[in-house]
Amino acid sequence: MSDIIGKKEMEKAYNPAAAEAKWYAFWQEKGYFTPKIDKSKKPWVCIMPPPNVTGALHQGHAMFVAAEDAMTRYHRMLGEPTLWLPGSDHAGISGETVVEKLIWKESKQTKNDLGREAFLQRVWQWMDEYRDVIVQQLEVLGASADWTRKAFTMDPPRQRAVRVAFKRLFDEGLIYRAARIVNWCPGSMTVISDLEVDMVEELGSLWYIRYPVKDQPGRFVTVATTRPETMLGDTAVAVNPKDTRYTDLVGQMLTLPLMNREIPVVADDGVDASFGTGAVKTTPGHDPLDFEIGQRHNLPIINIMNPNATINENGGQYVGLDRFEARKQIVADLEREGFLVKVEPYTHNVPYSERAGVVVEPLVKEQWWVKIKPLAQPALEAAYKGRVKFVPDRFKKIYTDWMENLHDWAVSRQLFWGHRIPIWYCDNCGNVEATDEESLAACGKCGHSDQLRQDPDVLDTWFSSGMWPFSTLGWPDQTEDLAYFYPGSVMETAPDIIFLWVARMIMFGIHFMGDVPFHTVYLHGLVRDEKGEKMSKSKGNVVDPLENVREFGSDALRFTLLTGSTPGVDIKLSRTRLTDSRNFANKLWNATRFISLSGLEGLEYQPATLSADLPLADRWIISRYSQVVKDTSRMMENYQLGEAGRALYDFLWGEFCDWYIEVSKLRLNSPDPATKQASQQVLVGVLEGALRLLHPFMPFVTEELWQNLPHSGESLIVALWPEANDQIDLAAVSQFEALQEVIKGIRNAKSEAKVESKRVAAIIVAKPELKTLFEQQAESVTRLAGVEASQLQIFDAAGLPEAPRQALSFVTAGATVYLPLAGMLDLAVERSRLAKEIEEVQKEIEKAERTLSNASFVDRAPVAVVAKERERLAANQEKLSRLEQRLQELATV
RNA sequence: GGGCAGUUAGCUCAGUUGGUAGAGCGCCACGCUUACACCGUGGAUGUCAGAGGUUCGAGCCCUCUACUGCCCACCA
Repeated sequence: MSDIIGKKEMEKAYNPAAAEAKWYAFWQEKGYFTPKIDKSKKPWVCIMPPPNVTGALHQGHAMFVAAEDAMTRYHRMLGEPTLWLPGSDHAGISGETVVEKLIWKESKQTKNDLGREAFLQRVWQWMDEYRDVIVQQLEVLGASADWTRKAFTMDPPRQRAVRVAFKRLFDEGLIYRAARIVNWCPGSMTVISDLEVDMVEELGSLWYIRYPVKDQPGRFVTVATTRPETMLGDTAVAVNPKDTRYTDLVGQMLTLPLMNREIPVVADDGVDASFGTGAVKTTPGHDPLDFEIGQRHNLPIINIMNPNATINENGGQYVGLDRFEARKQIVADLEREGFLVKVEPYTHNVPYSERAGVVVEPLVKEQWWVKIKPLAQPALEAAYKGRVKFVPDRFKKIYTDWMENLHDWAVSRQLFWGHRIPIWYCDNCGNVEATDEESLAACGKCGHSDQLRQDPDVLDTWFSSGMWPFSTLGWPDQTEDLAYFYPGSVMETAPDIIFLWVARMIMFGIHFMGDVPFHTVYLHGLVRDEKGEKMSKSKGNVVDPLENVREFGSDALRFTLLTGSTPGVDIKLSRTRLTDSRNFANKLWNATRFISLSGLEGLEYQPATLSADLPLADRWIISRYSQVVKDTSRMMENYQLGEAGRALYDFLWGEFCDWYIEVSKLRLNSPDPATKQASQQVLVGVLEGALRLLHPFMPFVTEELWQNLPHSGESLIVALWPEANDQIDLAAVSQFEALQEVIKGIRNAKSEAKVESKRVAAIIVAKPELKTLFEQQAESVTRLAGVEASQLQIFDAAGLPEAPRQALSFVTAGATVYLPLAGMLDLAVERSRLAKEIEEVQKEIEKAERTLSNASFVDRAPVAVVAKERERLAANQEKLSRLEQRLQELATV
């Protein structure tokens, strides 16, 4: 690959598309994404959050690729065996729904028409077709994941792992069956977890209904409700025991309107006397609070709804009606019969199913539950003791707060698609047992095999996801992968699945593996549109990452996402920022192009090395480079990816291109081949190193450019991350800064005074210790500041024959500079400009004097800070005297 | 009802051990200096949301307030 050096001329602008495809294929072919297991080294491991098979690639995926791939590439370059393990998720409910819709479209059949077996066959067919689509799209983004280890949450090894885990929990008594109130989604016809319920604030109504007191004609208890249809299942009315309004009614019976059932008045602390009428109609079968009250008072539970949310046979005359239809009907009937007292508009939270978008119905169902306390306790401790850290740190509290108040986990789902619950019932002897085999051969109790049936439900999709950090490595088998790569290092994901996923991985990891699955949880922010709104299909503001890649390049998208925010903070993705990043890639391209155009044939690669005999600019850029190595290394270790990216941007563009390349043009043009080559050596050395630093952020363009430069090794992806070696020459840095100050000053003066001629004359009166410096750097000054070489004079203060009067002038820390401009100068303007500058410097001096005259500052501030303040004062005083002197020179004209 | 973030130049955002405020875009003015107009040079713009406090010193720490956003929560 490196034979292109010097042979093929680089295009004028960078073309990402061609380079990206080329290098990704190259990396793949070389197998760089697959780590070599080396037991003498500690591996670095990141298990990729598996995208849903049913999803389309969105910016969240681009975000996680940007972050995870950057970390992966960084660690790979540190020489660690680095595993980034990809896969996909079968996506429980949404997987089932997608195929249901498809079948309906194809043949107007429901999944029940087809039956479980046929339906699952169809799902598998679909999954096989689409399973890897999303994952393959991650390649376009440059994901250097180990595709040889790719897993699927429903593939046979994972199915077996789930059965083993379930059986273990069951045998340990951590899984049990119970009838409780659960969230029923009438759209998907399954139970869903609290986390899958969205509370949506809606304007509804509060209906006040009166229930006649039995045997006391004309007396009523009025209740208030937002869901009048649930009254069909009322089995009591509850009041607060301290509520004197109802004291005499507690224990009495009421007649339930429309149903003509008798129900008791019970006293319960859970009732808030100040709300509504203080009396609550109690429907244990359809409301969580009522369920609790029912438990306490032994109230019967009446289920009035079918799974599709129509009223069932317990709903009397309303049987068959949809719940909202029934609501209307019931309200009308209550009104007609005189039971409706009043209706108030009422804003309240209505639970919606996140998946199906319909109103969730709380109802009592028998489900399988995971006893959570024994799992949560160690998982909490892991966070408290820092065995799992969160980036940013504040998410630790969000995690622990939730874990402390965790309820048992309902894991069964009434779906076909998913891990079938490995529980078998023996109808011969009534035995219930779990198995880790695909099916149970014979009842473990009575030995019969002819009356066994498996539980019809499947597991919550997060059950298998929770096992992902070790199921992907071969668990329950003691594989080499599992032994070597578990526990992993970093879990990188979005904050919205801390509870659904991260918490479960930590619990399962500790329980099944005896150790946390990762030591760090890195949370990225949500990607929003330019206005800061959440991207969603319905809003039509979704920006396809692949579209961005086509337009700006994968590197640009990734760099934008990483440098655009800090961890845990949402990022607005704007076209201007994408453009900036693309321009940055192009800038690097052209810097490299410039260097190659100078002719690199025969130049041997050698890393940038500081040495005292190098020219000032070289010592400066190498020092700056070393500082950047140090800074970015520290930032990468601290997960400050954005900061590191920005530091590299500033260095490469603002220092390397803007200054170093410009200065180096002098030596590149030298007739002396040795001079030219020495210059190339440093140009290449620094750029090559900086490309290594940038590689995790912009993998493609850096590889492309690196290959175009002399280098050592086969590919940048496996090159070593530069070592922080402290090659920093502080004197060179400050000298170069003095030079920059003079050059900027001349440019500024010319621009301000609107000097027409490109080349001007200049007289630099340097501080004695800097005179030689400026003499040596005369060419840099003439070239970068636009000074006529023959008209540049350099003196020290003593050597200056006479200060030119007809001249612009300015003062830097190291020199006073005159730009003689006979006849072109308005001395009055120049004087007032100087006066203004003097005023500013005086202000600085006053401020410093004030600070330094403060005894407690001198006493208490660190020595270095005080010294710095003193230096500043002295420098400004010295500057002031030179400014005043100049003003005086002009005054005598 | 609790909790957590954000509020810094016209716009988008940086600013981790508290030490005289930064970048890009945009804007204005120059500019084909043989890498780059996806460019170069120069310039303007900020009581760092408001009010207190701690400190020699606060964008950064503490308290309160305002606005914006997010998360959690069984008031029918």
